[in-house]
Amino acid sequence: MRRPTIADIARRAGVSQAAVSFALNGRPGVSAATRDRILAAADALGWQPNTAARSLSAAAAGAVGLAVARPARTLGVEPFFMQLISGIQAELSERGYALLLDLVEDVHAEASVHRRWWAERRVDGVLLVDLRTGDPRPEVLREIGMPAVLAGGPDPTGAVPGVWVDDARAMTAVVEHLHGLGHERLAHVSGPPVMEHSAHRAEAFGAAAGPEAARAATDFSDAEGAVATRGLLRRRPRPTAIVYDNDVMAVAGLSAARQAGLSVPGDLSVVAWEDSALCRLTHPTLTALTRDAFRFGAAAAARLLDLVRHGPGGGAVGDTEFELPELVVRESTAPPRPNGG
Amino acid sequence: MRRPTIADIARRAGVSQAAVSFALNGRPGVSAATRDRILAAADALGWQPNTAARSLSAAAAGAVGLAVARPARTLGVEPFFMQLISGIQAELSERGYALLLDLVEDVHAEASVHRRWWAERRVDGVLLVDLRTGDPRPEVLREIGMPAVLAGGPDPTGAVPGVWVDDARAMTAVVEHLHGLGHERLAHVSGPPVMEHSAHRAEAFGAAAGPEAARAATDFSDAEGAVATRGLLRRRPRPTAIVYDNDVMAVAGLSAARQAGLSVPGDLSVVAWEDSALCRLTHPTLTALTRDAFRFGAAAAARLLDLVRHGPGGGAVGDTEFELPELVVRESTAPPRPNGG
DNA sequence: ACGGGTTTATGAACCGGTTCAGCGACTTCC
DNA sequence: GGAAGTCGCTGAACCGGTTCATAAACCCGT
Repeated sequence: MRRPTIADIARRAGVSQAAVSFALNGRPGVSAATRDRILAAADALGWQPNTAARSLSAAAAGAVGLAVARPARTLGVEPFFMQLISGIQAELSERGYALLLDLVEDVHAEASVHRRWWAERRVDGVLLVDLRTGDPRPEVLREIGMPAVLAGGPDPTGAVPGVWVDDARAMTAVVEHLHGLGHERLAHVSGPPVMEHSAHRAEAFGAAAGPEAARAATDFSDAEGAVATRGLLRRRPRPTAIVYDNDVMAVAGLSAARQAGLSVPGDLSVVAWEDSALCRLTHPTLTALTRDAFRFGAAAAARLLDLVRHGPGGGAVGDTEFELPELVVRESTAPPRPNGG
Repeated sequence: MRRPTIADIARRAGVSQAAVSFALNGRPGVSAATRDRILAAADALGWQPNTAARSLSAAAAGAVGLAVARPARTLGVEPFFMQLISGIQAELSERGYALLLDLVEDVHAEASVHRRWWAERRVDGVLLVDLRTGDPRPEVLREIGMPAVLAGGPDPTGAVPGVWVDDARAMTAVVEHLHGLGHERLAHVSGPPVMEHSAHRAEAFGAAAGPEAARAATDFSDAEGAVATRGLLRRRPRPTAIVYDNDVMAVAGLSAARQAGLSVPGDLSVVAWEDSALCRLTHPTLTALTRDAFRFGAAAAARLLDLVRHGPGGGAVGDTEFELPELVVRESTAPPRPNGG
């Protein structure tokens, strides 16, 4: 059976199509009585707006996009993303927007997806994650003029407003926790320095733990996390605590330490940057920095919709700070052994 | 600057809009020379079709939907989903389709998302995962007539074609592996019996391992996986091998066994149904049943696009079987100790 | 009773593509 | 040489909404 259109509603309610449109969109121009009659007719017919038609005249897609440039392998293991997407989703569907998802190879592919989406009018804006140094995306977005919000900003070029977390302050809190336990030789296993947020954390770690503190950079994978851990544990004097930039590497580091004959937290304390079920599955359970990825996603989505609906002028301007992550202390952090090196 | 439309191309090439449309879509009705001229003009202007306009006249959205009814918590930890989505994506974007994602509470919410998407003409079809017993979705889809494919079928009601994996045969292979090692007392920790695929596996386990083999049902979470493990290990005689329905529970079971003073694989062999980085992060590494979730997703997407483009009549009919999962033997399975009674 | 303002409703244009009937011009065939 | 068919292209309708100029109906005060 053919899907009902506003013409069907108009016929049924005995009014013009224009009146139906006004009534359905809550605009002035129809009396209360007529409005009710129209709404009743629409309801009786089970009418739903045709997105294509609406998009065509409104010049708005009613959807936002998220293109992610990370290997699916990594994405899958980190619960963070799904939580983030879930939060984005919640905010969008509440306001009647849909989410377009694309998983691509790299940021250049992501930029061309953005271009295509915008040219095809598939989306009204996009969310960005994982800003890199020299990232082509902000420039492309400014060039084509598409609304965008960076989840995990701020964007140093200032082209894209961000919803961001103060990683530096969080890192300071982590280091203070370890200092408070009596640790003096800390180490940091970071992600790729090309990732802005990873670089920020590494920098903050250096500032808080001292320039002599050991660091190692990885690609966020469990494999490189293990390699980095083995490297750090060979140092003399040996670090007594390691901070990992994600949960996957922390778990891998745990295994590496055990294989090196070290006990956690007896010989080595471990902190994971992102919390997840993973951190509670291990033995010992991992002390972790937890943030509400769901609400983070929701906040970023809300900011984007603001931008989409009110333009760069209206609503909030510039970057929005999100609440500080909280350190959940579990079994993997303890005071260092007195004889510990 | 205004985005170019076919009218702009027509003007530039000195032809009618209709000719432009024919040329751009590779239809007959224009000479080769004219076609070239039009394509050159389109290229020069950087034209891209407006999705809304195209959808409106073609009565097709150029997108497919995936609504997932699982708590985000669970979703995040299982790499399977991201791999699946990634595979779906790859297939779709190759054919110019977009993916709409929605994360919802339960299958009823999912069914209403399907209704809305279809009514709004947002998608041309949907993919289904996690079929439940008495699932409302196939019936709703048949009612509204929307193309759909079940990833993980087959659908027992026959309303929705499926791309499926022969879980029963895979389970038999797992049991044979354990029997081959000398295990005689096997146990199975399954997901919720209300999940069709989980029920199938449990059934196949019973058939292969014998009716006296121990089973426990869970909600797929690490918590219930640990509880089920403790319960099974209290039995006398104790099982010497446990098969877990996902990787998360297998890891949790590993911890539970260790806490109960048992060594793996010395006292207990462990097999995980789904493979992931998780299985390689633990100590010992986990023997796991691995399937190519990426290609599985791609296969399901391809099947759906077939349905969308050629209708239920054309192309493949009914269910499509996907290749059998492969058992990757790692450290967690070994012959039982002779005294292990 | 009448001018001016407001409320309510309509017809028609418009968004950007697709599609189809129709019309010259050109080829083919007898 | 003329009928029939094919090719290349155009004009206009159409998809299903939104929007705006305009008009009819109504209200008010004088």
